[in-house]
Amino acid sequence: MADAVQQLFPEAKVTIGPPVEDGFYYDFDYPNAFSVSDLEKIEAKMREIIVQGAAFECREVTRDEALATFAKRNEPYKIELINGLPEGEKITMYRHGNWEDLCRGPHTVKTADIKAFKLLKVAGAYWRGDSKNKMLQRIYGTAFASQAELDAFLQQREEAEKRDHRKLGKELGLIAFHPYAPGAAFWLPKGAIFYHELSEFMRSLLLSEGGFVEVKAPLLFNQKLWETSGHWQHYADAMFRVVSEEQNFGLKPMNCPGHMLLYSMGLHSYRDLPIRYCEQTPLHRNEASGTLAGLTRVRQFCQDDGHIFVRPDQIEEEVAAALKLVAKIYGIFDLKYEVKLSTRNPEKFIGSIETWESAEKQLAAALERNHIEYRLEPNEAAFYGPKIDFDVTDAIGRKWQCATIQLDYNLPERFDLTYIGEDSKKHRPVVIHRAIFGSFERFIAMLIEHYAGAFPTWLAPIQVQLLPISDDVIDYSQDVKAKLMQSGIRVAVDGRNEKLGLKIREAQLQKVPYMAVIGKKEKEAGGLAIRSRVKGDLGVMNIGDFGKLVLAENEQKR
RNA sequence: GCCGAAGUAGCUCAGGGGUAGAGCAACUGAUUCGUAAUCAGUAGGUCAGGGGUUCAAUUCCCCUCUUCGGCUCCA
Repeated sequence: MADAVQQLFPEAKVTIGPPVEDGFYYDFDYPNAFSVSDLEKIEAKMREIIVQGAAFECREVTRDEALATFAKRNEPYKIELINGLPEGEKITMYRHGNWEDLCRGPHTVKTADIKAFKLLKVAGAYWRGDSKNKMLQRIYGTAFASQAELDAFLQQREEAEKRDHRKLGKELGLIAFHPYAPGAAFWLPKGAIFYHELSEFMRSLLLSEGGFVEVKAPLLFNQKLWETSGHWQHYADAMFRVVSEEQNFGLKPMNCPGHMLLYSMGLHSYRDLPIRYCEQTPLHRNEASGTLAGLTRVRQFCQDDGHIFVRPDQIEEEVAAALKLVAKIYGIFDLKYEVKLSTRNPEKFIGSIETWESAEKQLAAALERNHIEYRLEPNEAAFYGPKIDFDVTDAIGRKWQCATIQLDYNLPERFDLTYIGEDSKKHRPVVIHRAIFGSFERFIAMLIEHYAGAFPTWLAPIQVQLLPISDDVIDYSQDVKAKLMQSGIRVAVDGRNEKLGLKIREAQLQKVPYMAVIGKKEKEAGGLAIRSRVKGDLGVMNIGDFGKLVLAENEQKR
């Protein structure tokens, strides 16, 4: 591709072009952005090159040879790359026809081996991934061993786009956005039901089995709190600030500092630990405008947040319990995830290196003892401590952090938190930050895409849609609705003067789990003709039996 | 925030320097119907907002806002 680009746009400077998960990209320094029609020209040129069928030849060169080659071609980025290679590293060049590139390889044997490819999109990307550097033009593409495989890939992408939570969220009447509130969702009546079900599910679980107590801290805090926690120094720009009577306040971007204050306001015995606070209140982060995306990256959100204050000897057990809870909850939704252990960023941390290393070791140990596969992510920790993150992949293949478990020795220090030990002296607790869903907003986005909008009964905004066939059974339908509602089922009547086929079609498109057709026969028999979203016509059932069936699914989270 | 693309009726989209169109939805009427779309009629728009060029701008240019795809960031 780079060969084709330079043939068509001789001014374009080559930089790097690695393979990625679904294909490849190449970054060019070129004064203008490439347009869609440029991509077509580049593709055409690439086909010409492929048809020529030149072999890819690899040769090893010395550092000086490599430098001289790219100096002659006036390719400063390649020279910078070569100079950045460690001493003694093998330098290889790949040639096809008259064009040669610095590359680690390997390549296919010859250009003609490339059977099917497509350039997908252009985007800006910073040189060496640093926003202080120049912005380059990146071209993304993909390639397959056959046209059929490429077609299948493109087809699959189209299918995936249909599950996009932004599209389904609108179609199913769950969420809306308005330009007056960028990055903050409106939860429409149906979306609010979904949200509330999840929220209640988590609350009751944490309060019953989880050993948590629920608290509600203020949303707005004096700047002094954020200075104490360290957030002001690290994230002042990303906080929404409010001035009142010459005092600076900040809307809370997270719950931990509030919970630290709450803990610090009382006296705690070693016998009381662990103390587990949970809270679901709104958080605000002033995310950069260009990063906002549907429900996955928002400015206002709410976490199923929790902070556990423990003695050092209780860390392992509490982390293990959190790991088990994540596995249990994600199992209920059948959601797949990847686990990462993020360790200290030498350029962004508070506290001593010793405590960091100890914290990192304890998290790794907890993962290993629970036989959880994970990937190490150096430098990715929060500034106050290392963390275990759980990434979920969205419909179009992007990964989003959802659950998180973070170990923190630093905030207890900064807030001078203590508990009274057996020796009646003051000791420092450790804090475990943890969220299972992460943010409700993002988790719901993942669920919408995971289920493609066809939610299990317990989450479906409307669980049963009653479909009266004619006006003379509407009264009976209302009676049925009242009965089902009384038993706690979310039920609606489609009383419009429309044909049954249309009502069924619309209920299906809205992905309502159960439809109940009501005509004269049902009215006389006192029953319902049940139709399942998935299985179709289930025949006539009596109201009580059907109600039990739905309630059982509610109970079993199905 | 940076690079790029986009914004036309509630929704999905067409159009294009001479004052805007379809389908669905809505409304009205007819139809009372048995497992994925009944028929007819009516109404609906500062063409995202602001400025400029022009006799004339929704169309061309500039700015702003929002959204989308990436990049950076993500407590």
